[in-house]
Amino acid sequence: MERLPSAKIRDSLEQRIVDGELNNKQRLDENELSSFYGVSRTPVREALQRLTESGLAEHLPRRGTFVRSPSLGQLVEMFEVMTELECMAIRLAARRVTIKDIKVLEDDNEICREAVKANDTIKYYEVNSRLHNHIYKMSGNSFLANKTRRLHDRLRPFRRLQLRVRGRMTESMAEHDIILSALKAGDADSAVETMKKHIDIVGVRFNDLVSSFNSISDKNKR
Amino acid sequence: MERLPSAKIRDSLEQRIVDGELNNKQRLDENELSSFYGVSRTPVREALQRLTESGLAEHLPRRGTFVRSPSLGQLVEMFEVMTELECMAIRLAARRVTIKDIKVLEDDNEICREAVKANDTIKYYEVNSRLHNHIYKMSGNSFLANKTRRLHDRLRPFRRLQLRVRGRMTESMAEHDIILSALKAGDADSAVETMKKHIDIVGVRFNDLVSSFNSISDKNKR
DNA sequence: CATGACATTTTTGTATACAAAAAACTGAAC
DNA sequence: GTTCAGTTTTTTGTATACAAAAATGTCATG
Repeated sequence: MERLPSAKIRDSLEQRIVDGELNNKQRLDENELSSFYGVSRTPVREALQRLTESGLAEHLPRRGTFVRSPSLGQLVEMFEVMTELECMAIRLAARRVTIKDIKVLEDDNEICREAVKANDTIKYYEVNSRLHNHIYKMSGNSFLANKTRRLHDRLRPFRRLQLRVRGRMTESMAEHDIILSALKAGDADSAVETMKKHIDIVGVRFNDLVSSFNSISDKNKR
Repeated sequence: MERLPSAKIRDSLEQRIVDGELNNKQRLDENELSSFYGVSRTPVREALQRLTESGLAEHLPRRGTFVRSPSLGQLVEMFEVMTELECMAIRLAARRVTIKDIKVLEDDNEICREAVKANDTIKYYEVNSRLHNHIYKMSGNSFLANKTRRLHDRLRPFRRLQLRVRGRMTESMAEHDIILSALKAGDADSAVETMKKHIDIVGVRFNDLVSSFNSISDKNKR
């Protein structure tokens, strides 16, 4: 099953939007993108339709398609839902966790620990994502796993910036440790509670979120 | 902001899929749809891209686009997530409910009660949807409200069939009453617990779900 | 200089054209 | 009758063409 140009363009644009290369409200010019990707307008338009459907872009009939980044308010809302989904996933995962799962999680967790020592936020975030994704799958609910992963991906730049807050990476690491031992002990409640603190930047570290948001939208203005 | 043909076709197809007019695995033939809607393939293809992105269709490169209805297993997963989101919405709604909200909910609830008396499941489901949707909005989290409404819509045919199970409509009505009085009394926990029972067809009425599923997929085979 | 009617250019949305891949058909060999 | 190479037909994906709407530019009038 080979990938089509239109699908590759869709993914490329998604990446570029999430990474902040394409700024909020920026027009996604069909002609410009066509020449950028070396194709005609047709596959570009199909990619734009898909981005619009997934919420990363906004389409105004006969006006054009524009990057649609969340406002601070929307970001707070998204984190609130993210927290709920992550907690649901860990709750379900706790009921069906296997030795093998624990092994996989612990291996990744150790890689994270090394990244903390090396103060390597990029590496930490990468492995952290993999670890969380594994928990989603462990829930046994693939619909949930999918939705959660997609939301996780969309919040990526903000979650990543969080790690640069002083002491946050160590704190995150400690939470991972608690979650893992709770899973091992079959203590679902503790796992859920810790996960809630782990994700819920809104309740616990609202100011950090605001400054991450500002730092990203400032970057966009330049 | 006038609606474009491609957008109308997208919505029409969504409706036809959810309503079961277009069956699972059925090929969404571009030429056929073009002549059906009296347009060229271009807007049809754009509509199909969007349906694929939203999960209602599946696209296999160079093979075609096919209706993608959930399997029984996926349906169970979706109801599980639906329950979580509805509970989250009512929990948040309970914290910020106003007199005006209560009034709106009670009005709709009374219309529901009349529908029960008339044994009118269609009317009941219609107003019931509006009532639930109002609760989503009351959560104050529009991101959550959107996601929840969309999932609600996708589960519509199954939720609706549920109401035809003997005694289910009366039971549903009684739960609405409890949820409303809990909201009025500011008792979030009770509202959440009742909502959980209200939605969680999987835990409580799994057999009913299986038979709804079978009745829908039987219909598709004919 | 501001304003607004009119013309020009650009951009969007859809139709059509065409290349290439997949599916369907044909018919010979067994 | 079955199988399979070779061909034809259909379908998909992209390019191009074109109509219509929106944006932009021009310029006379006040």
